[in-house]
Amino acid sequence: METYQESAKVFKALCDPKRLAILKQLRSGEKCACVLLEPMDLTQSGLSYHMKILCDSGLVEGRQEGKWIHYRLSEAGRNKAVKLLLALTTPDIVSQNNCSSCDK
Amino acid sequence: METYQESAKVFKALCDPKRLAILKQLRSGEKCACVLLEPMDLTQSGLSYHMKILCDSGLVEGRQEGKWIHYRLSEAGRNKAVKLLLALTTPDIVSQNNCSSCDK
DNA sequence: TGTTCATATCAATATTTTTTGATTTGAGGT
DNA sequence: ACCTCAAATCAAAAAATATTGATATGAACA
Repeated sequence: METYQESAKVFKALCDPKRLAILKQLRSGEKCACVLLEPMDLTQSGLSYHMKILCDSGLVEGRQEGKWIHYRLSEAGRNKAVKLLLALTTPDIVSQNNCSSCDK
Repeated sequence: METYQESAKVFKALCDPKRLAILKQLRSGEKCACVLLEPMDLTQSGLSYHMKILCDSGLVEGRQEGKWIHYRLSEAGRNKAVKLLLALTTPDIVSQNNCSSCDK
């Protein structure tokens, strides 16, 4: 099983407003970094910082073509994230064990 | 539509290792705060801080009974989080618009 | 009312994350 | 080899988040 630090990585990607704005741009199709940068209130190095976090999370994939890098949403990353979210937040029916004060 | 700050709230709850450890405890059933505290490397006020974040995210619900508060996973919160995750990371087929340099 | 116990809140500090500007790397083109 | 441009990396500063200890709140009960 992955460590909590490892699990947290995917969700960390999703808890910054600027990264959510980047994801929104990618929902409409593949975009290269310079295009993603335009509408954002970010410097080039700031965008690079956020793209690294998004790619490390698996939610976004980058594809190099010459000097440009094209980013797009990853279906595999999305599916993995949903599975992880469910794994972390769904009761485990085989290990039910309310604390004594919770059993009225 | 919710703001990015609002959306980020759910995922912020999931990107701290201590909060993931708390969720793990809740997967096995309802627990009161003092029981949740025991195995954690946290002070009472630290636990209270994290429980507030988890409850505000909607993933956890608290139920007061006398002086105790019993916490449990929220099915509604989980469903909402999954929907939000999909909404943020699924391509929007009606607005496809690759950047010109992405169309080879 | 006064006491106890569980939890919340507050203010200060510590830690982590993000931003910035400068520099570096690396792919093309001349 | 040199130049240009896109992107990554680095170190320092700024901003946000987490932790701590002290104090406050609020429920139960004598």
